Amino acid sequence: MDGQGNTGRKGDPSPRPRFLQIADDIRVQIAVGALKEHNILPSERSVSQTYGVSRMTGRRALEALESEGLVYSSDRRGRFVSPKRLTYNVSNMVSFVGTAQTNDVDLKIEVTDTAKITADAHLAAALEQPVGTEILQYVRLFRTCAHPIFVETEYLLADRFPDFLDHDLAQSTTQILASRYGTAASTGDIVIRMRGAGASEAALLNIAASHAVVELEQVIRDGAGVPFCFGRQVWRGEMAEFSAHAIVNGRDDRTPSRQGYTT
Amino acid sequence: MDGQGNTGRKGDPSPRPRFLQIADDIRVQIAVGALKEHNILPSERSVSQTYGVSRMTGRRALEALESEGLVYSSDRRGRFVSPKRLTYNVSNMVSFVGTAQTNDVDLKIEVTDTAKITADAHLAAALEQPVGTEILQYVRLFRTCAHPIFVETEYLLADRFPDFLDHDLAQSTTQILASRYGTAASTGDIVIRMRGAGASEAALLNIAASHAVVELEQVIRDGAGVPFCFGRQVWRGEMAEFSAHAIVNGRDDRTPSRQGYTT
DNA sequence: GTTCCTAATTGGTATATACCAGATTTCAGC
DNA sequence: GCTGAAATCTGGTATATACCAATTAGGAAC
Repeated sequence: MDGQGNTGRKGDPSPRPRFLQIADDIRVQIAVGALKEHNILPSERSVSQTYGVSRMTGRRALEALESEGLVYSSDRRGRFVSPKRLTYNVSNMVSFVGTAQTNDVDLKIEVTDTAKITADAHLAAALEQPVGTEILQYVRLFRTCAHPIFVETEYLLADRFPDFLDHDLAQSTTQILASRYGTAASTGDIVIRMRGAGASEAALLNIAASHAVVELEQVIRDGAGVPFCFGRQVWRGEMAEFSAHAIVNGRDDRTPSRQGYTT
Repeated sequence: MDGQGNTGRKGDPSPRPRFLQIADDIRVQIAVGALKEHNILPSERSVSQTYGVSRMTGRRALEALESEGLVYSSDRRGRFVSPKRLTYNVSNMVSFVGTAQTNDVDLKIEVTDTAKITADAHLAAALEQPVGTEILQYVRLFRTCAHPIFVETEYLLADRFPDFLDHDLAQSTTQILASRYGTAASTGDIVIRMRGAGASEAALLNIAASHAVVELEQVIRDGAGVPFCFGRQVWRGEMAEFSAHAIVNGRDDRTPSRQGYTT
């Protein structure tokens, strides 16, 4: 048989593509509970036989579920049902580590890199320091049950936190900052956006290059309003959920932006 | 020539896949400014000829850029460079409409649906009303320069806002609520997550089904803390950027949330 | 039991082909 | 100049094939 487009009947007006039908079918199996978290899905070749389509079509169905985040893929091992999302409370600047642990989430932290660098233009602006300021950088990968959740890169003022990198960073750094240096977060400016994963991020998070991820950047300030930390978290999109509580009370606000309100 | 994997040299250790190289190349052209916002990209067939690969490989390159959000596709017209993101200030519950207009963003609103419904379990819980409560629902599509940005669905208490749907909804609804009903937003609980687009959302936003989108849900309360509106925005991921300002005033950790706040 | 090699399985990359349907362009006819 | 039909362009869907590399499962040798 040659490429027939919509196989069979010609009169069909605009039938839902076969690969989406198959994706729907598998989606139901997950919703119903026939397939549970971390369970392996049928392979591409298996799907193609089951539904009587070519491997490429079966694959497209599985890829659709993957890009939705319902399913994750482990290179050359198979595809699996994604676990439930974790919630990050943006307003509550309390350490994510602490929150996760009180909610009995199995959280593993791996320090993948540490370095002493100097601030480039972007970093300098965020930390309100001159370009060239010495900065301590560390990169950490967070997982649950061996499943990567997000990669975090944090930048601290080297002057203010001497020997910070000598501590064990596989724990709450908020804790270290408080107990060893007497510094606590007071306010933060946060930005959240969706974008494609870079090569190194993709490798750490175990996703395909250019797969969609969620980026959260924040500048953390102390009680005096002085920024001392810039952090960037890159989340597997399907694992992220960010909550916040906003108060519109007209008054209070310094800061740059102040447009009129009203909704 | 038959499927050769990495064409040519055999000794290559683990070369970057051809389709990613091509994507990189096009990405540079966009970064450099050779291709600008809303400019059309070379077609799949054109890319395949230019780089001497099959159409499917050329397509994969373009699809990679698409899933990154750098490029958007208009069915059977071609692929185009995505415009810059818009920023939504989560803390400032100020109307997105008002903010956009003061920043001279060309914002067009289309009301795609209005209805009077009764609250299901989820909606009832969010609005703290019994199941079956009468609710006014309206769906609006937001665009800039004919380019879809997000779809918003809002649910209002019907009792409290009689005849609300009779107003012109292609404008700031906060304005209507304030001027006609004397109700203003005071606080809000917000959740942001990434997920796959549903069929109807995909159609409105002009994206492929199961493409990644960003969902923002919020419960809006009045000065007395009573919720009167539940809203859900579904953004094209590449068009969204959410900012917030958080204050950690040490103490307080009460349930419904108390921390965070604005800008 | 443990180690080690081999088989089979699985997703990843790549090509070639075919047909469809919407969108755009071209150009003849008016 | 305008209209409308035809040709062309574009992405969308679908199949078939081939080979690669990592992973895993099986079984032989120790």
